[in-house]
Amino acid sequence: MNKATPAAEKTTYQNVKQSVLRRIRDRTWAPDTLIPNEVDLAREFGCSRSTVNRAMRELAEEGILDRKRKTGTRVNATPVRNAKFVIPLVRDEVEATGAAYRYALVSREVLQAPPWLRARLNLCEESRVLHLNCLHFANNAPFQFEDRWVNIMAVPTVEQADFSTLGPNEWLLSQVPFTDVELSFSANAADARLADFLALNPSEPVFTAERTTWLKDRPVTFARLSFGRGYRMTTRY
Amino acid sequence: MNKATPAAEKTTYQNVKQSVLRRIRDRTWAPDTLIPNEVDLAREFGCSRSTVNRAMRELAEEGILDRKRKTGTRVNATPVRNAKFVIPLVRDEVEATGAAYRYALVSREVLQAPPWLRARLNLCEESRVLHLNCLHFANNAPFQFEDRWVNIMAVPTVEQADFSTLGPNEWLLSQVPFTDVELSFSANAADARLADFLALNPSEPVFTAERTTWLKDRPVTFARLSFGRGYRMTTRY
DNA sequence: GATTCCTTTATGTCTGGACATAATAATTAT
DNA sequence: ATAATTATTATGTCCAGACATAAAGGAATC
Repeated sequence: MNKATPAAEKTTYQNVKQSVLRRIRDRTWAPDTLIPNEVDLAREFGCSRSTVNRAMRELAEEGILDRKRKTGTRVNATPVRNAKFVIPLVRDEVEATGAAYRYALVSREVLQAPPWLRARLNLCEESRVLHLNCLHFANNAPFQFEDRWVNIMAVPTVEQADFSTLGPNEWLLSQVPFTDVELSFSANAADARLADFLALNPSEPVFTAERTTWLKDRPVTFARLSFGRGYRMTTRY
Repeated sequence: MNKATPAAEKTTYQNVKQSVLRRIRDRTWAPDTLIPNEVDLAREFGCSRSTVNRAMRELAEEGILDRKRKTGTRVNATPVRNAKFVIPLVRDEVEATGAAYRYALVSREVLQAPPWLRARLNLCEESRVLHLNCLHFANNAPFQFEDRWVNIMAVPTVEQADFSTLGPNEWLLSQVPFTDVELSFSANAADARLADFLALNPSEPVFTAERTTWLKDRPVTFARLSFGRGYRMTTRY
């Protein structure tokens, strides 16, 4: 059944967002301009203040607007657009390309935390850690080399875990809660060992991601992930 | 004046978020578990459904929860935590380290879009583009080399712009609206020219960011940003 | 057995009103 | 003049209730 009178459609917060974005784009509201307050906008758009508020709040979260109490809302001159990177599991990343995923454990050892790791994770001298080296394949070609360190004190059960078939990343994600993550990307030259594992020429550039994870001030794990040739980390927003 | 009876504090949506997170961490609600519905939670926490809704909505946005109508809300087993990268202006990035920022224009030319760019931006054959090469310094050491292409059809005023003192990034941000961005990171070997500009050894690894910008299906600009030795892109969440 | 239709349920959103809070402006006391 | 106090204002949050909507399950029909 079709509506005879389509009229009286309600204004949604998404409508408001669109309208506001349009006005910013067409410079009705230029950068650094103070825009009308929520009450006025609500009247103009024919909706409640809560609806306007949600629209504006989200635009502020996205970095488009800058809001302050009493002062009002202004168009951000330098939209420090925050790029959202979805960091998937290696398995998902590989399978998303249609390739077959395979995992292999290269080495596994329990040892005293080396000094550089102690410094990085703020561990005490006698801390014991589990050190794993793993390889992740896409269609049998090396895709990612994982150099993983787990703080045994924070995750006692890790000593009993079997990492021969399930990667440490997947195991940790399902077993260990965490509150804080530091992630950093860089470009590095492959050393001999890494070149070997990833089938690269020595000193070829490697895209590296390093991730450190805490559970409330308590370091859980550090991982250095080195990606094979031609890897790109991409996002759209 | 101090309150004699502190009692009857209201439950805020932030309180709810904290409580829910705690329960997920201590495995009261294990991964993949279905958690109570909003009405029940509102009753339990002593607040309205809207308050619970906001808390849950935000946790879902953060990738912690997975919500579906009728089905309910469940704890995400593989928290595909989305890392938010704040991509700052080069100037801000340099000045944040306490270093002095300096900008230099290396070259500027108007030309027909080369084939690789036409393919990338989906431009027609006779499209004209402005091609800029710029260098950004931190304390007089090269920090970033910018290889910038601007679609003149989308930004006619760019031909008159003077890029000798202000970088194209800052100019574009303040002058040209955009709706979509594609950003990608990779590791590459420096070619001779790039090594020259960034004071690197030939074929040394370079961290590269490529950004393409559109205004509603209309390509605006493409930039390849190459960073100097030791650059790291870091985020915490 | 398969398809269509209806019911149920949990989330998604809007309303209009209320009070809280940060930040500025105006006023008063020092 | 300067400092302390008091409005004023726009955003931030909460509430109770209402209707919309997606999705699942069951019932009636083909």
